[in-house]
Amino acid sequence: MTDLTSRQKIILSLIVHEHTRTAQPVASKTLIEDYGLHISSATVRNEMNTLAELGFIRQPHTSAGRVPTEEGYRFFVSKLVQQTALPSATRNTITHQFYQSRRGLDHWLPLAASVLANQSQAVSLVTAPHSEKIAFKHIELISTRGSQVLMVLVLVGGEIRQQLLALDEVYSQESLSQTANQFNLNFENKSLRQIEALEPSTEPLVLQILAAILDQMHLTEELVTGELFLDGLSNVLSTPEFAASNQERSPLRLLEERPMLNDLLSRTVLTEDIGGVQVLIGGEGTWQELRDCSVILTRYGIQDQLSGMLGILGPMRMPYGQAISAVRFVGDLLSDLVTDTLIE
Amino acid sequence: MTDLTSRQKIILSLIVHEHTRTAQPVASKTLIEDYGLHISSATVRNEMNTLAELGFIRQPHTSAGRVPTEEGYRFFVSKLVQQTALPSATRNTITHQFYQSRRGLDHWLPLAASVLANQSQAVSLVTAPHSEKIAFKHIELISTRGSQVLMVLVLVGGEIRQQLLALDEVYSQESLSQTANQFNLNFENKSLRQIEALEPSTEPLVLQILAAILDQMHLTEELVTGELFLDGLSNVLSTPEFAASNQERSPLRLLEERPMLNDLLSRTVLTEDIGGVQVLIGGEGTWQELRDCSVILTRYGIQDQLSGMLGILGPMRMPYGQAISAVRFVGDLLSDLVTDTLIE
DNA sequence: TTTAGCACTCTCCTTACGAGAGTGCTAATT
DNA sequence: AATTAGCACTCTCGTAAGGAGAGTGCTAAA
Repeated sequence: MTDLTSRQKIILSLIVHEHTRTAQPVASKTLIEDYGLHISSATVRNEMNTLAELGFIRQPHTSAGRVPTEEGYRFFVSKLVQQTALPSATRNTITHQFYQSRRGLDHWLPLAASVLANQSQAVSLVTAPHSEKIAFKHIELISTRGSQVLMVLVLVGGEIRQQLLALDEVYSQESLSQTANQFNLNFENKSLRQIEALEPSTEPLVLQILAAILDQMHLTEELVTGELFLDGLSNVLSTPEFAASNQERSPLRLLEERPMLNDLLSRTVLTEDIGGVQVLIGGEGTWQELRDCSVILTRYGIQDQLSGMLGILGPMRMPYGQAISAVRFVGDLLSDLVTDTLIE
Repeated sequence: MTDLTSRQKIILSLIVHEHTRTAQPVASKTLIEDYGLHISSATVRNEMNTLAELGFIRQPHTSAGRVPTEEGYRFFVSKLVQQTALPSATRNTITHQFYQSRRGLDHWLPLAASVLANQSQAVSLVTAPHSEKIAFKHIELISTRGSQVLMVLVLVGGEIRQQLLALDEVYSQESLSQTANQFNLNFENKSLRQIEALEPSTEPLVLQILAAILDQMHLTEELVTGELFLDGLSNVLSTPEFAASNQERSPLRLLEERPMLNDLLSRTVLTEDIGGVQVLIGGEGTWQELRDCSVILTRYGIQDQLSGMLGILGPMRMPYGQAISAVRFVGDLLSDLVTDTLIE
């Protein structure tokens, strides 16, 4: 069905390339002149007709040049795109930025977003890594004012949750520390289910802390992703794909409304293994907001343990080769960093 | 110099109001018809001439209606704007949203951004509270893998910093806890300067931890603001003030590039006391990116101890009354919450 | 199968023109 | 002195018409 001759593939690739560059319909003459094809424009037009019948390109109007269709981009991405690896100088610069200051995720995640945005000239998104299984690692109780206590909960994988508790009475820092230590001894590496199954203590302080721990662990479990980092918004402001559509249907709403974003991520990249890059073109009939956009996503982290997600969102007319390479590169980089600094 | 008659003030207010509503030049006839002025259009035009001479309004072209100038908005905001308090039902709903789940800042700050964006139909920004003086509150050392240790540092005010340390050798969790306790006993409430002045220990573990603590405290001290939360970006995508300008000059760049934002905040709201609302109209000659925009900012928190900042960024043509009220209201709300949950 | 040649179509730019909105000015009125 | 009715004037905006140019589709020849 989709058996294109190699010449047809070349022509489709060139149309995609040229249209990405100029945002204009591509004429047959442009192809042979600018890309040095040794065939005539009439031949190109004949091939274009075939491609149009297959649904890969279309004419905005009679006697206009050709524009790739959604299907055309899909075919291009799945069969024709050449991953134009980032120049090694660029790769070195980026790697260096990540490794020069081993400050940790709070530094790396915004940096990853910034790098992706710059490389792709689109909007980038990066989520903090999130554990597959929620398990207790460490707790700390810090007396603050009166009966108010700051609880800092560290989970296996390194997620940190904090909560301010208003306890029923004033406890000394000493007894708080003692209680925390009990929890640390008994709960280390225990999963949420295991903790829930334990015989509850009768001591009021322990009970209150336990409730808070379970509460936080439940909250964390329900999270689809960790914290979200965006960058490159100003890259797409002027593109018609983002601005023109009415506010209700803006692709950016997908990034601002967490339920929408969670839905998108759950149904795409979260079903994939780590390392695979997924390309979503034109909303795939499911997301109206993405009608004129494409999303490139990947998962990073450690399979079955800890993973976050990153990618870019841009107009459908996008340099896919570069963009896919950039996403893959930054994803691998973050996977390495997460592996090095895993808290287990 | 700027002594307007009360009728001139009314006319200016009406022009601002009508232009905010329609985004069109305002005709003299529109004013008397839609707002029921009991004077003739010719009189209104005479007054308009006076206002134009004072530089408060201008004509896009001869024989067109009038549009407020930057100066006009400035006068309007400083002398004429009426704070249209949020309807009490809205206030209750919002307050309820904040108080119903006392989850803490990680919940309140995005909520504040969301509320501001909805109320103003502009972009909102909220920064996490940041201490005026950096002081040690509590430290925790958690053994993870091999010689890797997770340090969790809590500062007075409640800021939490984490860092993964690669120590020179493997220490047991016991000795780590012991060391942490030493720090907690000796350093509580000590400022960065006080800690730096202390006689250094000779024990290698203590030295390494101390270096990390000082490092994190220095990093925190250099921070102008805490973490940044944005919302409402899709509100402004379609407005010409944001989209039309070229990418380099987009007002959104000010929000994406931290140095720019820090500069803006340092030179405006950070010089003010908590509670005051500052309105920046048209970049005030300093920020080219804001040529067609206005920014409304306030500081929240506890004077001289802990403060963050919040506000909105929208087109210059903006319902100032509502926007200022919303910013003030949410600011006060966050101030109360921060006061209630202060870690001291 | 490829290609030269050419008529045809559609966009886009320019010009022209009229309707309509809104003003500025003058002279009359309060 | 302040206000207003009246009216000519100016500028925008929408529509229509015409022409240039880009690009195609098709046919017939190579």
